[in-house]
Amino acid sequence: MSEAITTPSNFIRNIIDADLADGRRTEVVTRFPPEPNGYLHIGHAKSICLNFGLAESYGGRCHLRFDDTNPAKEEDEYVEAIKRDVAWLGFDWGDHLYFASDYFDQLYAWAVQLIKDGKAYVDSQSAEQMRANRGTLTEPGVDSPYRNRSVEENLDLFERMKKGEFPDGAHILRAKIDMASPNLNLRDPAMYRILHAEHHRTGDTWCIYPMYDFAHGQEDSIEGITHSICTLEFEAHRPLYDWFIAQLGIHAPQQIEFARLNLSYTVMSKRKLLQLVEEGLVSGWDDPRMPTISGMRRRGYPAAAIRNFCERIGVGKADAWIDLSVLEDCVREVLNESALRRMAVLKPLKVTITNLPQPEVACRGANHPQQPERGERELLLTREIYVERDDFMEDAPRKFFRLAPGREVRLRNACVVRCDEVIKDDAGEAVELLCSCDPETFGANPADGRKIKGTIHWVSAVHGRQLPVRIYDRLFREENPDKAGDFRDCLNPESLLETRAWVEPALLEVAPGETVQFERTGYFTADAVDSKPGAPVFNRTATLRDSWAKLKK
RNA sequence: UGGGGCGUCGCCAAGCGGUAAGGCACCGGAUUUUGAUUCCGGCAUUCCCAGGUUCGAUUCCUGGCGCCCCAGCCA
Repeated sequence: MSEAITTPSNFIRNIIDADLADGRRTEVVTRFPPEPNGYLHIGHAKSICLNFGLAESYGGRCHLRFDDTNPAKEEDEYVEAIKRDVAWLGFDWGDHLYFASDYFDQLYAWAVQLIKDGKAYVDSQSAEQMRANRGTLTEPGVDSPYRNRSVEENLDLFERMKKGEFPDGAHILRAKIDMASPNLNLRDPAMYRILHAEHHRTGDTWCIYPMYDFAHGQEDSIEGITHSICTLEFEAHRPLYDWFIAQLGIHAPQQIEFARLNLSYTVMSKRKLLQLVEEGLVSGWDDPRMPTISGMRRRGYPAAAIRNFCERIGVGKADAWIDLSVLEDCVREVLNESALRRMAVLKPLKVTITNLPQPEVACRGANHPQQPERGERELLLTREIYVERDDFMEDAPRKFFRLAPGREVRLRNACVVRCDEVIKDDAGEAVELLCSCDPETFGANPADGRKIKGTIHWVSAVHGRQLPVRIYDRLFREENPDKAGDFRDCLNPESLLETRAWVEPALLEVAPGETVQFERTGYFTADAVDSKPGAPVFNRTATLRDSWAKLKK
């Protein structure tokens, strides 16, 4: 029997199943509606996977729509970056690429319609007055003195707002609902504001722009969205969206809210990410430490890992804090299957094999031990090699299965060596190890049956090369950087360590964007920006699990 | 002291009146020329609390408690 691939159940699927079952809906049309004011992050990935995933599994479609109603913050660079990221994640919006700005004429016509119906009016209070008259959480608001302007006057004023006769802030179009509503969003919310700003798509053809609240629901309606999925903070806005849709008498999408993703040891607000970029605290939106899609891509996280992650964490309405280890596990799961195995030494310690029978001994190393069909490459063992400093200890505990005076260890893909002598510098620091090898152990276990517990990696000092490597760690040292006052205070000073590693020759040919496993160390990806042909620069994507590190504690 | 949500293992999460899935983390143990991978095994008599309905409640009702969101001419 074949194993059924089951998509985890969640409350949104339950709602859709019910809608489909009772005929309330006959198809599923969703959308991912980013504002092009920044780069996408892992939280957006959750929404993208949800929306596109739902459309896919119900045989519907998912639109990519840019919510570009605020020209002051939006740019084409972001539009392009967002498209790139969604496509890279593996989703296809087909012909369904839309912009809120495509609907500006329609939105304007609807605003005029509401004015004519006596459902909207032009207010001329200042922003401060409006705020003062809005009331508080416990007290009702006060009607604006302009609330009962005639339809004619409202129409005239709104048209002149559009024509550019007034400066920013002079007037504003408001919905006439209820200044005493316990839901503040219903206290005559703003619909259109005057903004003499250049829009990234419509240029200067408009100087009034719809508010998100007056645009979003109608955009969904125009596109025939059936299930409008958004995050929890819009729950209290739903009655307003429903009100506009009802007044206008147009198709009503169903809004469903879910809890946004929170990841430990990172921040997720676009404002804070922008700040990190603008203040130069990271190298850019695609800095490999950023929780952005582009940062993770550059770091080497496979798209499949991010998709798995989004599936694994589920969808609910309870505030969720996901542990970073869940993401890392998803990354390792994919990379363990796909990455070729190579050897590289991060912190070198010289070893001389005093009795190597020939100047160089040809060895073979599997490209992937669990996938023999991927072949093997040749490795030349020479008299002088480098091993990892951490693989040697002067006074080693019993359980240390590596090099120590008098102890034996296996050189990965080669032979068994014993540490005979430690050469130290003036400071007493080991600078070189003199070892003797057992020539009978190339591709074989010791003939006398003695067990060699440890295997360490190495790089030939004559055939190896040095390459730049960037060791990345979590960007913040607090689980929740938002809770600690200024989030910048808990940046991890060791989130990036630039170093050089000794690598085996095959590593010179790793293509930009390709990920390999440095055996016993971690997964490393050739940086897509800084690598040159034949000279990759490696980013550490993820470490391997390390039960020895745990044991040490 | 307004309104809207949420509360199942350390972190997520299924469950929809019939006697607590799964993942991550964690702890054992096996295999291993990566202390990796893989593989076995352990990990909530209990579902925020207190009452109630019921033969039976995490699921229904009532009342508490706790947490989150809303007073932008941001989205």
